[in-house]
Amino acid sequence: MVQTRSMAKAVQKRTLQTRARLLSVARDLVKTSGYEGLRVEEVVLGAGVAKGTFFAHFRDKDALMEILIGAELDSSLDQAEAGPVPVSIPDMISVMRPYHLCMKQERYVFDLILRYSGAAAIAEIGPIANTLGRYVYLVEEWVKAGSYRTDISPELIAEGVQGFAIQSMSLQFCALHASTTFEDRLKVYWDAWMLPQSPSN
Amino acid sequence: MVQTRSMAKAVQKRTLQTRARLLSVARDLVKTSGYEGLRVEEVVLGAGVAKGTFFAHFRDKDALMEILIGAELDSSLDQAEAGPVPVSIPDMISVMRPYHLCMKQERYVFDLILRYSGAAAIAEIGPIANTLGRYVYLVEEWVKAGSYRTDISPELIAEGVQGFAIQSMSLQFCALHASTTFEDRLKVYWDAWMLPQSPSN
Amino acid sequence: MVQTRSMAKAVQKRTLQTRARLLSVARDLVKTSGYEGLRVEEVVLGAGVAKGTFFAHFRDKDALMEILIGAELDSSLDQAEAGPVPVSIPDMISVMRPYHLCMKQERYVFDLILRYSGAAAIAEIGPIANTLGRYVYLVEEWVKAGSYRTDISPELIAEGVQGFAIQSMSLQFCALHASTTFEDRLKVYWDAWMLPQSPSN
Amino acid sequence: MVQTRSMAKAVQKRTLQTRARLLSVARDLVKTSGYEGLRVEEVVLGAGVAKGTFFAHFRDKDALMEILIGAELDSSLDQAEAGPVPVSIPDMISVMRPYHLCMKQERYVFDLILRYSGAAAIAEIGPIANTLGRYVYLVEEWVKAGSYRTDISPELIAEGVQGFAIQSMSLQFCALHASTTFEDRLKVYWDAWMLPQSPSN
DNA sequence: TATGAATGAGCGTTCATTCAT
DNA sequence: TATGAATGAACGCTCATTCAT
Repeated sequence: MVQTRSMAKAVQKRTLQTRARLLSVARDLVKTSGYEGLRVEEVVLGAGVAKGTFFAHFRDKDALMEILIGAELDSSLDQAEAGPVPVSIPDMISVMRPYHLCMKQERYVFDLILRYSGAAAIAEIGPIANTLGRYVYLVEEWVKAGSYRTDISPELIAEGVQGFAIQSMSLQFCALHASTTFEDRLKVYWDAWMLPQSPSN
Repeated sequence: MVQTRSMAKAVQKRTLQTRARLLSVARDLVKTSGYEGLRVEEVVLGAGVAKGTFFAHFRDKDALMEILIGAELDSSLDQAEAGPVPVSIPDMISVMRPYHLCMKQERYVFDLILRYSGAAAIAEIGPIANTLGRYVYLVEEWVKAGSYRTDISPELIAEGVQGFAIQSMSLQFCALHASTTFEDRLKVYWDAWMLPQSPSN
Repeated sequence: MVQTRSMAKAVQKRTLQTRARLLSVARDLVKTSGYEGLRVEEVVLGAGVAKGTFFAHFRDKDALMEILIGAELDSSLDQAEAGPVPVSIPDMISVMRPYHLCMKQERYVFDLILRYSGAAAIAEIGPIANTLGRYVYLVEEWVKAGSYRTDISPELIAEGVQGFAIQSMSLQFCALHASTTFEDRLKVYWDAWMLPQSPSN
Repeated sequence: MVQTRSMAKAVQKRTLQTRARLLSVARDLVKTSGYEGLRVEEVVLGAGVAKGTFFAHFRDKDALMEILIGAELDSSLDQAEAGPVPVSIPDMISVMRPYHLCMKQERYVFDLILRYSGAAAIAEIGPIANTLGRYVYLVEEWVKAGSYRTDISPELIAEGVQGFAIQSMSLQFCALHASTTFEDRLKVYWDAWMLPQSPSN
């Protein structure tokens, strides 16, 4: 059968709608039962499509997860980027709060982000790896604009900043260190890492 | 009937023997097929005990994993502790090499360590959380004995040292950053974190 | 995509084939090792399907049992129904012999039938409850066609007939009453229950 | 070591105490979680003895069950026996109510009673088989004392009476017949079974 | 694209019962 | 008698992923 242009368009439209419906249902389900509780079964049921259709749209379940979480993280960074450049470390902590909150909302999410912080192959840098890259880049810019230690490159500083953020979250999931809050710990680390060393110490 | 000390011991002995046999078989199997390839079925077969016995000794498979990996990490630390105190960062990297190698030998192991680095409840601080604590403590001692930055506490330095080690491993599992080796990256981070800032920079 | 009738059928056909294969393998295994000896593992092995597939077709092992035993009982009733209406109690005993034999072939089967003779909820009246219903209905028809006591309804007679059959089987599984055979006992009960009382007694 | 008479007595006393404690704990647990929910583990925990001790006192778990349920049934019969001879079928139903209630309190109990209604060997007539025998004997006496059908022996009547009681309970556990209550059904059956047939019917 | 039955491979459970001490 | 670790043997489950249609 000849496939006319309009038919192709119609098909494409339906495809996009299916994909959108899957994503929307998934987002709703996450609100109810969290990321860890998300089941492909429930997503396809809610979207009214067959299981196979899900995998025609997303390579695997994690691909969907990456999209959902990546989007959440990205919008946090959008906010951070939209505001004024933070001029102090507490300021930076405050601006990055939405991002950090998203990352540590669930142990499952945190683990998944760590796992996807790199991609299996360079060609496949996914939404999460991308957002972590954006994080470093953003901090790097802030560092350049502020007065922080100058003995190492702003990029290295930014990488360490991210590393300490992750470390602080790790410790939060650990009962041993539950006494100190995430942001208190973060401040200690970031201070020690970013500021020029006081000569007297 | 009066239960004498020797009776109690006799019973406990059999229990300990069974447990030791399970652990020994598991260790052998790990040598062959790696941690990820370990099968409970094979462990009980090798130990000549029933499956129920396995679960009477270990809450679940992960509990065994924690013990095996924890022991391996612990013996790496024993080695590190037995030798002379490292006097430089490259030295420290070299002394910690067995520990780091153990941690990054398998993605599965690394993920499991991260997952168990904290426990759900204080009462359950397992062998892995414990070994990470020892790591920090050891580094802290080294820091005290050497000439590193003095503006922050040796404990804080040690925590950061561990954080950068983990971050460097994470990046190694990531194709994006495969160009730099783990220890090269580690040196950059540790230098920037531990050394006093050079005044000229 | 429009789902045509033939597509739906095609899918259903495969499902039915798998189900039929599972049932057929199970029936063969029962012939060899009895109902009690049936193993789910062997069924799926014989049918060449995965274990998950078994549980996609049958809620649990008992659900399969119900179907197998229900079918066997049903075919006994088919036989009974196909022949001429029994004109006496010994005749009735003889016609019901295959059904009774099936029911008491294994203690396991008898217990399972009793357990499933009622269902937890009306919606779940299974094959076994159903066959017991058919039994009563069949006997009721026979009673209507014969000359039995008329002071109570044929349906009530039929219910009692079934009750005495089950009671007689129960007693057969009991060493205390092993001296009397099942059918002898059954005759005594059924005579006393179904026949008009002799005036002289 | 010579075992004196007084020592033997002391030992025996302790043994009986252990047994009594096991029974008492079991009875308490049954009150809480029912017969089906009773676990040997919990019994020995409550009694403060080891698992093996349980099996030194009771052949198996069912032996304990038989004792517990048998005692309950026996005391119901004691009550029935203590009162005046019932003079009508409704009267009989009322007198037997405690016994029937005990028997149908749990599906598990009912099934167990059926299973133990006979014993595996004549030598081992257990408490439950015994109580069912008492039931028949008691009814037989009542039948002899009243005016019921005379065409069959009082013993046969009594056996049927018990059979119909069991059948009525069976039907109660069956959703199909939930509309009629146990005692209503019982009256219909017993009337039809025990009374002389009215000539006009 | 869409369908949905089938896959898969191992984990954890169950808990009455046994037996060496 | 008393102990309690060990047994046993199968069940049911999990649930993302595949593939023939």
